[in-house]
Amino acid sequence: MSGGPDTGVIGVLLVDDHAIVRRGVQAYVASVPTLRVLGEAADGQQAVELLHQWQTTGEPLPDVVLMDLQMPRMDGVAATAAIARAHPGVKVVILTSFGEVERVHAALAAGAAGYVLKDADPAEVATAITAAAAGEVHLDSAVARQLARRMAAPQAGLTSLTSREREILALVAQGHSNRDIADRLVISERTARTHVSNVLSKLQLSSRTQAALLAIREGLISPPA
Amino acid sequence: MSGGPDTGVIGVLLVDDHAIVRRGVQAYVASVPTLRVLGEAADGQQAVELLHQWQTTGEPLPDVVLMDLQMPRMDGVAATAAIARAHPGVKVVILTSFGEVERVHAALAAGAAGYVLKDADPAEVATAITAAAAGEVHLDSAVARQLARRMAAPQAGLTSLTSREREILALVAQGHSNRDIADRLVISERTARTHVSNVLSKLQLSSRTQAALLAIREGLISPPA
DNA sequence: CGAGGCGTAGGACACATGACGTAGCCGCAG
DNA sequence: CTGCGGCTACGTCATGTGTCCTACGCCTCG
Repeated sequence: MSGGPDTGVIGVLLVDDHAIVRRGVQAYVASVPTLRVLGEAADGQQAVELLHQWQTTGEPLPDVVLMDLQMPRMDGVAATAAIARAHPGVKVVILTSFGEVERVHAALAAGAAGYVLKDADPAEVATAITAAAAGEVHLDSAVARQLARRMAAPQAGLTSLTSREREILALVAQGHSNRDIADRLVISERTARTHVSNVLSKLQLSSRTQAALLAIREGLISPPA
Repeated sequence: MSGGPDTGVIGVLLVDDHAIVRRGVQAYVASVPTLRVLGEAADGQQAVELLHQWQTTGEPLPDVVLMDLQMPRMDGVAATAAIARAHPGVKVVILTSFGEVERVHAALAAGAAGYVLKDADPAEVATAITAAAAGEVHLDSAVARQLARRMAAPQAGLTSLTSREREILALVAQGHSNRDIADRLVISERTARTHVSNVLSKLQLSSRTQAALLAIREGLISPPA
């Protein structure tokens, strides 16, 4: 188990690449008597190393790690997964400006015990930390709503696409029009449109340009650089 | 002139949609004796209204506005432009996580007197604010370097675009619709369409998706990876 | 002062795109 | 054999996109 719980105070490790944000959270957390900041890290890698170091030197581990998602070197999801594996007793709460379902999903799958948006009321942060320390999972209400909506339409990801759809998406991601795609694949333009429409629907996107960006991000095609 | 300078203390208005970030900056700025936070706003619109209100009630205006770029209703660039026009004595310093050249360009063109990244040392913020109040322009070193590099190696086709058009293109390349772009830049959708159309024409492209790919290829925005 | 570029905006129009429903065909698993 | 998923295709409708043209206000440059 981690070192803090028996003291009655919840130990927290802050992880964010923005010094300003760390300072803000630090200032806020310090104002909550039941919370105590044990340290800071500027990215996931550093956080993992810091925990490892604390463990070997016998220092008390934090009860909760408050983690940003977007960071250099090792991002929040990867760090969460690493921490969950190496230190099962340490809970991870995500604090980010990112409300996208994809991220939420990935973070929770990696073992996150909470998800708070930066534009939420600061008190939310304390609530989420306390809940996590108590073994509960606290989600930002806006995030939870969005997540629920997504549950209804399960499986978003390139894996949910059929091979033909991935082929279509690859062409979309190269800037081709439906007409182009149809000619290239020797199908009718209507069919090409049906495929594109299905792709957008499965990926929960609203335009082919967004689909193109996602295809690049997911490595379906190599970036145009 | 704005109200503060003769007192020897620099008055600051914080503008950021993330309560956590406001708190952090507030805490930091408060720790610097030569700075004083006069108020906060959660978006550009609110900031502009607040300044107007202060002016009419005769309250001292801030010397410097510390402004985020990405905000709902009215973004940082639009707000900077509005403030520069309505209150020439008030300097605007951009504090954002966005290091993209386009944003920097747009912000400076709108009249920003400084540009600091959130992952910089907090002391940078104080430096930039002080510099701005003194009439200087302080750029984050990383940003300045990137800006210089971009200046040296002008982008092939992109140079034929006006700054506004590059701004439009950057948004297109993030998957935004014309409606989105219009809202974000506080212009009519017709105007957004005009810009997009001009961009496509100048770049000899036939769709926004192609424009997005070119923008990524040319480094106008960072690839979605 | 006049010319021209830029940002803004609207009208009119053509075409592309996307949503939704329907349906035939084919191959494979139950 | 039957059912189901995937690929094909069409119709319709709503909306998004892109083009062409005109126009106004603001600047800057000559």
